This record gives sequence, C-alpha cells and structure tokens, in this order.
Amino acid sequence: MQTPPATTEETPAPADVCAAPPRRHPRPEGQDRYTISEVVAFTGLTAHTLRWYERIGLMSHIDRSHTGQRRYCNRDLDWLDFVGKLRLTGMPVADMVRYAELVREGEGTYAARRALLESTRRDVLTRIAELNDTLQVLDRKISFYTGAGSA
Amino acid sequence: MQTPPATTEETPAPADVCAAPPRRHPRPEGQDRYTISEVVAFTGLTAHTLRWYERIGLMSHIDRSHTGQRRYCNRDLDWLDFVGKLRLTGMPVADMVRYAELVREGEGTYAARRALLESTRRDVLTRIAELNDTLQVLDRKISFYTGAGSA
DNA sequence: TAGAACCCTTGAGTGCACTCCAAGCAAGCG
DNA sequence: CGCTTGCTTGGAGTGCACTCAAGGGTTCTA
Repeated sequence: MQTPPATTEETPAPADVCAAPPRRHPRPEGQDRYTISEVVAFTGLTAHTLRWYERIGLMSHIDRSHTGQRRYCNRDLDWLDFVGKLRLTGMPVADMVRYAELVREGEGTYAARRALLESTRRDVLTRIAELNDTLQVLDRKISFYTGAGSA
Repeated sequence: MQTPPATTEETPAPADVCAAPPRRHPRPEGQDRYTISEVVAFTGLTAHTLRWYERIGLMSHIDRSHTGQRRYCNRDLDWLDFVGKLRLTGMPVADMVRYAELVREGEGTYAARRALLESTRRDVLTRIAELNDTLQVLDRKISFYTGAGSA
C-alpha cells in the first residue's frame, strides 16, 4: 500500500514535500467524501463552526451533493487540521483568512505565505518561552504549598 | 543591601520561599506607593483594566490616598505579575478570581490552591506540547516554500 | 489662580469567535 | 403516508475580556 494521491497542500504542488502526517481522528481509508457530521466527528469542531469557516472564507467552497449538502474531501480535512494548528498558536481568524486567500491566489504568493508562516513561527517560539517561564513560577509556588502543607 | 521585607506572597508567610524574582518593568527602589498610571507603565495593562480587575475581585481592594485615588504597593505589583503569568496560560479570568478568593480566605486553602496550580501546570505542559507540534508543521511548510522559491 | 494633566465612578459598548434559532427541504423506514 | 433524522440558510444572540463615555473631582506647574 502506498500513500494515496491526495495532494493536501495549498496549491496543486508537483512533488508535495508537505503532505499531512499523523492525524488524531483517523479517517476511513480510501474515502474522499464526508458529510458535515463526519467532519464534526473527525475534527471536534461543530457543524456551525464548519459552516461559519466557509462563510468567512477560511475554507474554499466545499463540494455539494446533488441535493445541496456539503461533501468534504480529504484535502478539506487536511486544511482543517492545519487551521487547528494555527488556532493553537493564537493567530486571529482574520489572519488565517488572509493566508487562505493567498493559497487561493496561487503559486505567486509563495513568498508572502512563507513570510506569514515565519512570523507565526516566531510568535510560537515566544509563546513557548513565556510558557516555560510561567512553568517555573508555578513550580516554585507549588513546591511552596507542598512544603507548607507537610510542615 | 538586602531584600526588603516585602512579602509578595498570597498570605503573610513566615519564610517566603515564593518571593517574586526578576521583573520586566523595573520598579524604583524603596518605594511602596504607586499611582495607577505608574502601574500602567510597569505592567502594560490599561488603567481601565486595572480598575476592572479590582471590581471583579481579581485584586483585593487597593489602598487609597486621602482623596480617594488608588495607591498600589509592591505586593499589588507582584500579584499583577503573577496574574500576567496565569493569563499567558489561557486560564479564564473567572478561575483567577477563584484563586484570588482562596488567597483571601487564608492559609486554610493551601491544598486547594496547590491543586489549582497543579492543574494549571498540566495545562501548560499540554499547551507547550501542542505548540511544539505546531512548530514542526510550520517548519515543514516553511522549508517547502523556501525550496519552491529557490527551485 | 489659571490651565493642563491626572484620577474617580457607573454603566454601556466593542471585538472576537463562535453559537444558536427558525423555517424549511430531503432521505430512509415501517 | 407520516415520522425521524440530518442537512440547509440568514441573521440574531452569547460569553469573554476588556474598553470607553460622560461627568465630575484633584494635583501639579506657572
């Protein structure tokens, strides 16, 4: 068995260096059309939120069934995974939408996308440093309380 | 010179294991009464936010001048530093208020305080792990764009 | 004794990221 | 056929953490 031809990256890239790796909510193999409630199960987002993401342009228009219901594909799920990561960084939704627009604009925006991600990367490093700092404070206080409790 | 008698911890503790260490906004030495705008300069919070913190019980009542203006002391600044750390962890303000209440209730709440901080500590570790994960994704994408740009 | 700068209060307003509602369509089942 | 379940829409509502406005008092410098 081999990785399916799923492109998963922002632009139909030739050799996709960037394929989506481990996923937390395993998708069924060989499927490429999911209802909104399946996506809810995979991502933990609500159906409301998924529709809202689409409305504000954080997702490109989702394919529809003959009756007008949304049918998400694996690439959509990959994108949602990535958006989830960005969300963890604290990036505002408006910035994510900006990134999504760059993706839709095509390969000409590679430099801009990289700049955006590098700036995000810096934010993440800062945040990690802050959290490590906070951890030290917490540890100091916890050991204070522990000592005071057993003294 | 010796550390001043500032207690800085939640309860007038005997030997304070928990003294506040490095501060980012250096305070003048030997002072213990600050106007709200000085505190704004030290903490980066707005005066609105400082008053709001007091209203919701995130800070105990601040000392006042004879004309009713707030005069913050070093211990208040230490508390604000700590609150800033908690804020970085993403802890909701309501939970911080809960912690502040425990502090006001006295030494009998040491165990509860420790439990709260330990739970926060776990959250912080989780968050750091998530951010490291995100960092990997960002690095993968950045190097993809870098390669595509120079290819 | 001006005038500017600073501070006070209560209560309302803002921005973000969802979250829900109402009304209605479509498919599957006994 | 009727019932249930799942999906659709636009627009309104929610909760959080501030943020500001209005109207007034105080403190500092000249």
